[in-house]
Amino acid sequence: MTVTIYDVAREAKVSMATVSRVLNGNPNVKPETRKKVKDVIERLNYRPNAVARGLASKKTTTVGVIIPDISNLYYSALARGLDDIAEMYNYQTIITNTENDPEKERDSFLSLVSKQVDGVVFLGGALNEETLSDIKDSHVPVVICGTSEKDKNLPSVNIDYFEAIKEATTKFLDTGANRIAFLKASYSDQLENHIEEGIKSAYRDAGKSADDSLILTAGSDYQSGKDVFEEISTHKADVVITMSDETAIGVLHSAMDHDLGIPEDIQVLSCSNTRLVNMVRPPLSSIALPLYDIGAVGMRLLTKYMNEETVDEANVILPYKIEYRATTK
Amino acid sequence: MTVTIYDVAREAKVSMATVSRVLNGNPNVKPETRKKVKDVIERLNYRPNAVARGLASKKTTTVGVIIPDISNLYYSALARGLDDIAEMYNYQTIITNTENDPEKERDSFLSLVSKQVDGVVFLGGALNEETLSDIKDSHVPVVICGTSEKDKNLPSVNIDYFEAIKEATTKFLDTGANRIAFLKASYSDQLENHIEEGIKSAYRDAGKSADDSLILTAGSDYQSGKDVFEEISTHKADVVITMSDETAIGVLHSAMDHDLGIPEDIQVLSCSNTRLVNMVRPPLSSIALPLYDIGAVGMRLLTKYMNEETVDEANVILPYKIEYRATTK
DNA sequence: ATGAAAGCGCTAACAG
DNA sequence: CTGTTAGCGCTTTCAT
Repeated sequence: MTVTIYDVAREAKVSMATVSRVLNGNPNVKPETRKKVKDVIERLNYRPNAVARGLASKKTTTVGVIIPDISNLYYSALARGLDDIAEMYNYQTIITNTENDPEKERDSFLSLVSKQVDGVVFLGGALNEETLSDIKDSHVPVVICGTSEKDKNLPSVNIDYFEAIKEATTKFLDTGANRIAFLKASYSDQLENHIEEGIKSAYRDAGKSADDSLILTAGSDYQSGKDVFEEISTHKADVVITMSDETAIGVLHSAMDHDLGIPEDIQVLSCSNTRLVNMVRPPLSSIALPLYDIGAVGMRLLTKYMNEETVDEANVILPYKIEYRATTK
Repeated sequence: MTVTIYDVAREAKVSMATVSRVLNGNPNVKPETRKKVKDVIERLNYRPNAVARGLASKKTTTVGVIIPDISNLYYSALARGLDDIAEMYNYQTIITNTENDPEKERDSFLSLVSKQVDGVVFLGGALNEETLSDIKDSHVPVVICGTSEKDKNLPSVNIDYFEAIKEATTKFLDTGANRIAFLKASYSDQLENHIEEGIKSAYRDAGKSADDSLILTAGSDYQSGKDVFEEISTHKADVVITMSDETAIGVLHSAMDHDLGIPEDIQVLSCSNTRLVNMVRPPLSSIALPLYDIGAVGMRLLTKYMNEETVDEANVILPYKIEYRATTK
């Protein structure tokens, strides 16, 4: 029925080993033999069975990518960076979506491991203890991008959220803002704590103190941004910092609906900088993460672990930029 | 090193066959034996090797999903529908991104087949002849969602684009519009031809004739929409129909920048209805495809093929709705 | 209800 | 440079 390496060997009058060699680019094959085999492969339209190959070689040239929400532009931007580098190193990626569910995240990981992927990268997500422990005893190389876990035991790629937020906050404070709200989205406690600390540190340096009641929680979609506006308004915030662009846009629209001037009455800044920022009016100010690069560097890092190369820095910090567009003064 | 089914068998003092049986829920195992085996599995933290399993059983309980552009909300909405149903039927999905490249599309398909997936679904995309022929001789069940190929040889899930566009066009014509531009995005010739025909048919029914010069081409991103505006303007279009929401938003913003009134001077309608439509001001009118459902029905259809159930209709047409929001009169 | 044994399609020593 | 031969870890008859 399906043509196997054995069929090719028979037709080409060589052994399976030889066919295997030409398949894998092993140089120890006489050019004419190689040609003969290649011809047969073409003629029979033979395609190696990756499953059998994986079982025999214990390598699948496949890496798993675990994404919290595939329909979030933040993650898909990261994924593109990953994909490009993976392709460059001849790895295929298989993406699985966890819908922000830590249980699914764990299941996905286990499922990838049972599929014998050569490595796994987590994008965002909030790895729980079980997952962390599964990772440890799976012995599969793992890299996490755009988030981090507290012990920094896992290789990761990030920007310095603390500094980024501190810089932005300082600027807000300097230009007269005084009530800076931060909308947590429960991405990763670790990461959001860094951000909180950044804000507080900026207040401290300015000789002021941050108002904890301005730390609010909201989902990461547009509607959540709209919904949380009332609360923002109650707290008389003059600046709103959000994790996701969508949330920021929701806030923005609600503010405009309430006849607030942007950025005079209220300023908005997000921490994502996805394509969305330029697709809304007014264009959204944002901390520009190098999303593509985070993904790309993450995958590169993973290839090093998969090839057992030595890595000098497991926790990579990439530079950020703050793009002040029309939603900030 | 890694624990195998053999280790479990030894520890539980049964044969591997029995372990395999409990793994696969085979009823022919004495309850106490089953318990004994399960305990050992737990104790050793044994996880079956999916690759070995796939090789032996010739089934991988995995379906491949081929997406033209993972960062396009249109496709990710489809993907969620797919994913949910796949999970329901205990299939895992592995998503691969082709970046709108027909070559990559083909490679992805071949790669999935070599990985022995049980089925493949294509989202959008423009399957070329080679890919079509690969599909045919792969003997792997395939379903295509949100696009179609001319011979309708492949199972598919769609809406009736012809009717949808015709209905919209008729309404535009009835309410005084006269120069309806359509921006092709070279998704699928087949599909875009349906749309063209729908427009022409509406014109015909209204006793008018469509102006072919109003059929333009643009990319499917925001910037493409902005870029094509000049051309639209030259052709004095009073309605612009786009495939993607992003393109529509680009057109919208350009129009507003040129002080055109929306919808008085120019109306805009897209054919996607992703989350974006409500995230812009004014909210974008759109032909509302049941994106989630298209994905869900597509996966359900695929499960039927994979289980060799009989299907009564291979080319499913789902209902659409036209959401007239603020960018149309 | 359980075990023995033969593969699944390929890679990887090892020999020659 | 090429062939032989063991497996890889699991499923699946076929016996018992």
